[in-house]
Amino acid sequence: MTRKREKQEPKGFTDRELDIMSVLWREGSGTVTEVREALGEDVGYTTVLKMLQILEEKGAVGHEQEGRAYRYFPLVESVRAGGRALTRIVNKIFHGSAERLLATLVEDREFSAEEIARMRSILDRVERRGDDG
Amino acid sequence: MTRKREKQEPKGFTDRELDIMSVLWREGSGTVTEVREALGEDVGYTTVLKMLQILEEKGAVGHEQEGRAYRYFPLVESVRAGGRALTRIVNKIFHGSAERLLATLVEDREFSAEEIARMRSILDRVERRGDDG
DNA sequence: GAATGTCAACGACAATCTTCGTAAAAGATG
DNA sequence: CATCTTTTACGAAGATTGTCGTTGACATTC
Repeated sequence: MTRKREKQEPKGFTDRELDIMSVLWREGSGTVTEVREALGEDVGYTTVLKMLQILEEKGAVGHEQEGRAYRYFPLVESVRAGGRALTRIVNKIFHGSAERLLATLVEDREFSAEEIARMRSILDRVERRGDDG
Repeated sequence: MTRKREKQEPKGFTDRELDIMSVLWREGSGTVTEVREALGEDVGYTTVLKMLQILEEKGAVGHEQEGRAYRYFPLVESVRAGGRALTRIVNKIFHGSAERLLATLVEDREFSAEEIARMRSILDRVERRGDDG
């Protein structure tokens, strides 16, 4: 039957695509040259251009003219992309358990007291949210 | 230059690969037929076999003879795979901030008071761990 | 021992990703 | 205008993924 693909909600990004999206999210936007520089120039100019064209085709970025060059900018928010990626990981790797994900996340990482405090307040907020109404 | 690829530490799993690894992590092991059934049978037998062979080639799974069939089992632990995936997401999407990841994780999800309590105690443990030495 | 059923191996195929080379447009400079 | 430089467009090539069809091995059953 081979399931048609049509529009369909966005799948995850591949490694290289994510590299490029990461730059755009961080910087807000970028020309091909700027993105390439941000990547450390270890990829060719046309490669970066091609990836941006593919991402645009997929609806992940847009562009506007700026002088002779194009300025690319993200069309999908990082938080939404992150949410989808996390859902996938929670379901497929941590059997739906956010706790286990959190445990793995904090394993092997160092946190300041302030960071931990802020994470606690995130949990506080969630708890209050779920309280009644 | 084209960086040689040789051995290199494991990259992430693709969607279909992750489907299959997910089954093996959950069940502990499986024959081709078992994995296929767990996937809902919407993929052909040879497809599942092929994916397992590819995963084996990558070192993600192993197999042993069981009667006439092979029994496949994971060689990479789910927690390690999860850790790598999380690192990638933290760095590329959340700009290195585990807090922001946590905020996104708990957004749009419902948690019981017990779950939140357990997540708090995970943070407690991390805090005590980092206290002095 | 011939037919049937289960299973792995092999190879084909299309789709996608990633990499560029080359060409072409278009402004800048002599 | 001829030539450089910057930039996009086109398309090809290699690698990987995901899908199977076919074949052949091997065991079970008549």
